[in-house]
Amino acid sequence: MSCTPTTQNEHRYCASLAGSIELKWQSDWDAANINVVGNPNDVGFDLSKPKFYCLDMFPYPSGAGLHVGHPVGYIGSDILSRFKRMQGFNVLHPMGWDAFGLPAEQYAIETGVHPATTTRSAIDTFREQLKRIGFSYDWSREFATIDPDYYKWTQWIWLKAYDSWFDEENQKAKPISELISGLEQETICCGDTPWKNLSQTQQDVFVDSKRLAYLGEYIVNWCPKLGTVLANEEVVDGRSERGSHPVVRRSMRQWMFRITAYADRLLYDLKGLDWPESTLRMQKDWIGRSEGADIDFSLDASDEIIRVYTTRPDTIFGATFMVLAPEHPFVESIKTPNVLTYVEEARNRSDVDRMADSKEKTGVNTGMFAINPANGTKIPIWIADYVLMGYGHGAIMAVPAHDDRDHAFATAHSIQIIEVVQPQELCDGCFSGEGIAINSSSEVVSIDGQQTIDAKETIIDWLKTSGFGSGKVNYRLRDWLFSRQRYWGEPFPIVFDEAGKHYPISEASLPVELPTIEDYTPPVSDEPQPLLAKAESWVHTTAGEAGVDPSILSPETPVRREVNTMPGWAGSCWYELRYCSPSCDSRFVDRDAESYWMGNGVDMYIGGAEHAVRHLFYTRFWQKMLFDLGEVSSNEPFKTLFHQGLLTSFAFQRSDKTLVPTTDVEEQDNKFIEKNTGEEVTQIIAKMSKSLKNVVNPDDVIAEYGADTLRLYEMYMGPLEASAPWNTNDIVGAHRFLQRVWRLGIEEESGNLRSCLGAETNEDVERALHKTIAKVTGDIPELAYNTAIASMIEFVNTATNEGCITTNQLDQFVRILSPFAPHISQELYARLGEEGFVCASQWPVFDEAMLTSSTVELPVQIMGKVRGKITIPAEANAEEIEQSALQDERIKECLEGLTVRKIIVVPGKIINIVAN
RNA sequence: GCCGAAGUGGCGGAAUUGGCAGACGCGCCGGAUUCAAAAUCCGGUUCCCGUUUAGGGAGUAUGGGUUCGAGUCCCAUCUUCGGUACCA
Repeated sequence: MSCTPTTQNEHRYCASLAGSIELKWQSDWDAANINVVGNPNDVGFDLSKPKFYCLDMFPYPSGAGLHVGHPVGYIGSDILSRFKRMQGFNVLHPMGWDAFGLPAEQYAIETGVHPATTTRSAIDTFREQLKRIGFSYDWSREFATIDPDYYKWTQWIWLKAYDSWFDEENQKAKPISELISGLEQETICCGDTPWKNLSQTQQDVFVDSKRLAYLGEYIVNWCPKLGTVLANEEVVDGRSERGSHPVVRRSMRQWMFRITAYADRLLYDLKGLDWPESTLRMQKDWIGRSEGADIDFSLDASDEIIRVYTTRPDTIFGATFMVLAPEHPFVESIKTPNVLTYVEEARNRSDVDRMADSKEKTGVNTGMFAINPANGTKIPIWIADYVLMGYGHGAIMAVPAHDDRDHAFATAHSIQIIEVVQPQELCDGCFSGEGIAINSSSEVVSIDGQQTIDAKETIIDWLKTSGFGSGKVNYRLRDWLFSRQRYWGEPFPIVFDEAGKHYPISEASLPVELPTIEDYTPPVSDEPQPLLAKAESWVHTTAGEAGVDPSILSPETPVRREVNTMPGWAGSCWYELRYCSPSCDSRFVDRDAESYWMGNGVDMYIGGAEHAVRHLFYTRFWQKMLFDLGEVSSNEPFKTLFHQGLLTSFAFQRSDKTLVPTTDVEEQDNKFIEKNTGEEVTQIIAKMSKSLKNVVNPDDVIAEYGADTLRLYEMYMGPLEASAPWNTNDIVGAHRFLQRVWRLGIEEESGNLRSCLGAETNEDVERALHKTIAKVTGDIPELAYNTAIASMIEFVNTATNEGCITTNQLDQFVRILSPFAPHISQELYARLGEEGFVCASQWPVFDEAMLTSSTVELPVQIMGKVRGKITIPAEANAEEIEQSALQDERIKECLEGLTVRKIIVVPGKIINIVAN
């Protein structure tokens, strides 16, 4: 419970006092622009200071407003930012809004209210709530991804990608113009026909096929209910991640990003990043690099060749059949009824079904045979949907003895199994590990007796010399599907002529703004119908009207605008750059500002682990693209990354699993009872969400305790990276601590400074202060805020018990407290007579000598159990310590009748006597 | 299935390179203050045995191991939470 001041303690630190202190200083800070940091070319900007770019993952402002889980990471980054400022850094600490997205559009569908209206009002709510917590953001840099000034440059970057290709040889993106001149000068080859012999159309097709942002015909995840395609990662168990609607696979022409070109660099550059190990692992897995071989199998009845990819070329002698994906091009040529039926079925099977019976391996025998190049054996060719067209070549050599899936398939369809790898140790079931090759020799190649690693090499060498194949590196990563059939996203700056050829909008005509439409209902249809197509007068225009460069297309030409929009990820792929110079209108980011702040990437990036793969991966990709094109100075956007833990909350279920609002539950005798019914309910720990009825609003907490208490409590719950359940009862501990801090300086009766502040320095308090400064100074850069706070509590307890603290001691203490609880610290700082702002003051230094004392107490163990303690001078040597321990009365007693065998002395730590 | 993280009092959690397990907070118990309550302050609080004290024993998911000494290192097992899913 929060306190209410009475006449005796009118000036106690209670919610009302906290509130008035907080609002006063927030407005003073704003008025003084205390958190506005300039840029290198600004007057008065001190370039001699080191820079620190501390960034939060910006939020999607939902209509429900903030809950107490949102600020966890923001408080963490705010403490670090304040600390760095006090240590003399120029700190860039901005905030903005990731504001395009489905919820606002869904709301528009239901109510007809324009998404911009709901989004803007949600942003206002979020901003107000954040400001009330007292964050030190430089709000002058705020922007939202829906601002035309911002998405203009999102479109511009996309056009950059459209106008670039990836030079494999140099592993680097370059402008399309360099590709064309290379082709013209024949330094770059475009296939069998020379460039100059190609028709204009053929040349265009070739160039288009090289663009980093390209139009591709792909099998995509189409969600009829949402009326849009989804990226693979937006599909969970064959259903849409959002809303859980069925997803079907179909072929569509969509804008893609050639992210696979960067697979190697995205993988290799992970090495230099200071990121959580688990996130690095996930990024690696996402790329899924594997080494193996491409092997060409000829067919016994035709001249066709089928290429497969395998990571185990050493098992080629065990390949007893071949499997093609139903979508494999060769399958089209097979017209037998059972194949046609199976392929048709496979196509219609939704991903939901495929997932559901993934254990059962279906397939059909084509009746055709391929020839195993290693031993000339004829092996049957099957078609099965467990082989995916999107990976490798959509065809595999099946080795049932050493691959679980092939084994399951062979068992189900009675296909021969031949063991060709002997395990080092006995094992049961299908063995897919490494071992020694057996049954693997023929006239052309033999690997019997070789270890797997050598056998692979032998086979690859043989493949190369015999022309049957070669070593190959493959990736799990696919190109990034970048089109969505949504309204509330960035429009693509591109138009099509009547023949379907695409033309970019010129930079001068950006942004391509979203048109307003009457009705946001997506056409529910099996045929994809982007919502923007409804804005007919916008869609059908002329090249001149749309802003196509007249030198590539004459202005009167009728054109059709792209009606897809970019996915929600787009705006967050480069926002860290825009913060450097958010109002720059000549460029997406000012060059000097970018190279100063982003020179070696963001110094601390804090956000949830739920973005460990996608957002971070996409942003890294955009950064590398821009880096290659000379637009930015850093190859990686985020040097250091930190994931704050999930704030969970208790929720309560009735026996029928229905949920009870947290507020309707009370605890009685260690049981949880629903107040209205008296029924017992079970407590579960879950994410805070509206549906679980366990949301806690920070506004309520602030009203009851103040923002400083909220900040302190959230940081004190446990390590920042760990999940912990919100427990309203615990907040009072943080509040009491601040009350004691207040009482160190202020008389509760009068509100005056305490008279004892002028007293002499108490040595114990002074030592405790230095120890605390040392601890907090060390903990903040580690983001170990919970232990930093614990040490400050200890200090305040010490000072309170000693009864006295000096002005100077309190002044230093409020400085180290200020990153955590900026308002109360500021108030005390001012009352102590300091001018200006505590957040602009210097971070205190501690005296190393004050951390050690002249005597130490050492525990004495006998056989590993503590039996006594001795107090000795800190500088005592091992010999003296040993003697002192043996002479201790209590130790003597314990050693009676025992023979001392050995004494271990660890100076400053412990003494262990081995005796029996 | 695979990959990753984590299991410490009634609860959230502390514990440098192996060196006094349980810092700090919540809760609980007792006391002060109060007409009373709230708030605040002071003291106690891992469990078991010891009526009190002195003291003793057990104890960091489980079972083993290394070591003078293990929450920490090694092996095996269990549980929970994330991520991923036919990637050949």
